[in-house]
Amino acid sequence: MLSLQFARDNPDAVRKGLRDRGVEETGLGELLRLDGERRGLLVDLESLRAERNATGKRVGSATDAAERQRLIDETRVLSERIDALEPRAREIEERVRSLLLDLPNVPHPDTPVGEGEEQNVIIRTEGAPPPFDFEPRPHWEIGERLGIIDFERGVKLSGSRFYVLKGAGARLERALIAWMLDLHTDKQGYTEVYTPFVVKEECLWGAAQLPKFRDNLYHDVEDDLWLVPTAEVPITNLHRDEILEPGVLPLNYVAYTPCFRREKMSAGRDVRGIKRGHQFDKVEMYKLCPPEASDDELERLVGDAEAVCRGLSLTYRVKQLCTGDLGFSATQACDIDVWASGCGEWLEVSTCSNCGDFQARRAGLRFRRERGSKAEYVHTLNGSGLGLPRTLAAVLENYQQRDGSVAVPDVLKPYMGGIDVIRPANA
RNA sequence: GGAGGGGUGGCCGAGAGGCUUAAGGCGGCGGUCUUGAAAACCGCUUCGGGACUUGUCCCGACGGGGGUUCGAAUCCCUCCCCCUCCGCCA
Repeated sequence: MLSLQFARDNPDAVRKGLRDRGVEETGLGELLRLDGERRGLLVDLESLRAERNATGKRVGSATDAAERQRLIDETRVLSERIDALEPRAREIEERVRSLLLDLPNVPHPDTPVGEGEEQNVIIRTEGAPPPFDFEPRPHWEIGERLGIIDFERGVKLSGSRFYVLKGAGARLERALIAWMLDLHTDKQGYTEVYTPFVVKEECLWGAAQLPKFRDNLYHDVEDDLWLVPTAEVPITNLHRDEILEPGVLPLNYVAYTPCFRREKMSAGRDVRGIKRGHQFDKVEMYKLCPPEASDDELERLVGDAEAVCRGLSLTYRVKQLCTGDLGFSATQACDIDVWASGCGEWLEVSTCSNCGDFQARRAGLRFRRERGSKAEYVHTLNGSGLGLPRTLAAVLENYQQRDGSVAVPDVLKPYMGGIDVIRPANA
């Protein structure tokens, strides 16, 4: 959420940010107009309240009955005038809030201006695609031939976009998760958290999933709980409405969670394989830091995600997202794509975003620099490290061998219970 | 699931329609005293919003929301959360 104050003082900057994102800016004009009306109304309303409070106080100490009655009548009149103004004030307040919640973050000055994916800037490409002396297969073929991915039974259980991992496939998924968590906690200094996978509605507003992404969320009506679409949601809300004491920042968290997404917007896209499911695993990194540190923290976050790709010897590239492709909450972001030899595609396995104070303002995440100093909003950053299915797909495709088996990456071997090569027999 | 008890500032805790500007204490910060420290004493302690004369005034906030009333921390309704006992259960 943008600061109302900021929008009021810098309407042109906000307008430019919206335009660069390719977003309709109609709400901004209404917002600023209503804000003006709101403040005018508050002046009247608050002076009436002050008068009522003063008069009402005298009622209590009045000894003379007639005087007391006169004061009560006077207070009643003031209350009636207040009651007449309040509905409009409340209406404006709600509308202003709702308009504010609909506005995306303003892009960082370093974010390149562009309309969409095509204008993203490839910053670097690391590694080279592994050489194959045979035609590499896509992961869905590898998975089925090895008996480690069962698409049909996934559909039998839960419908399209669900699959079952089996034997060494399930084990490989678990190995990847465990290895990634160990890397982030032991080598990169993140604190692991294990959170609920269903959350209350207010958490989704705090993390800016609502109102915009309502259609993409699974919602349990009976208990009014929502399945998390990413660990970003519970972690953003860990410190909701807290003022962090001096010295606790920066906070670095990492969490494994499954992620649940309805993917209504992507109907018909990426239906082949495990690239886009309604349920997938993800290891997510998350940072809370002082405002002046977030630019540097974004670089570190990207570096920490790259370390996962390097550990697995995957070929990858880092792209800086342009304004048109930037996430709703982000002010600056980078994608990491890994090369998948079988399907011949770059697979997006991570988006690392600096959200500035956008989520912090929604979720009430503040800190104090020193004891007694004013509370300020933190900056928040999040990045996958990494999304599991696409990483798993890339591993299967890049580590496949002529005989149809798949070699286990060195870093995962300690987690595989002695399986160094996945063959049909392992399934 | 059944029965009961609760939710007040950073923390503890009083207040039970107007005399509250939320008592008192703890913790914290500043000061006096001291060679220094402790103790004692004095003062200050939250968040959001608004106004202008920019350092002062005002408004809102006692778990959230709604209501009763001239007036609500206080009474009513509702939701959330915590605790105790019982039942059931991974």
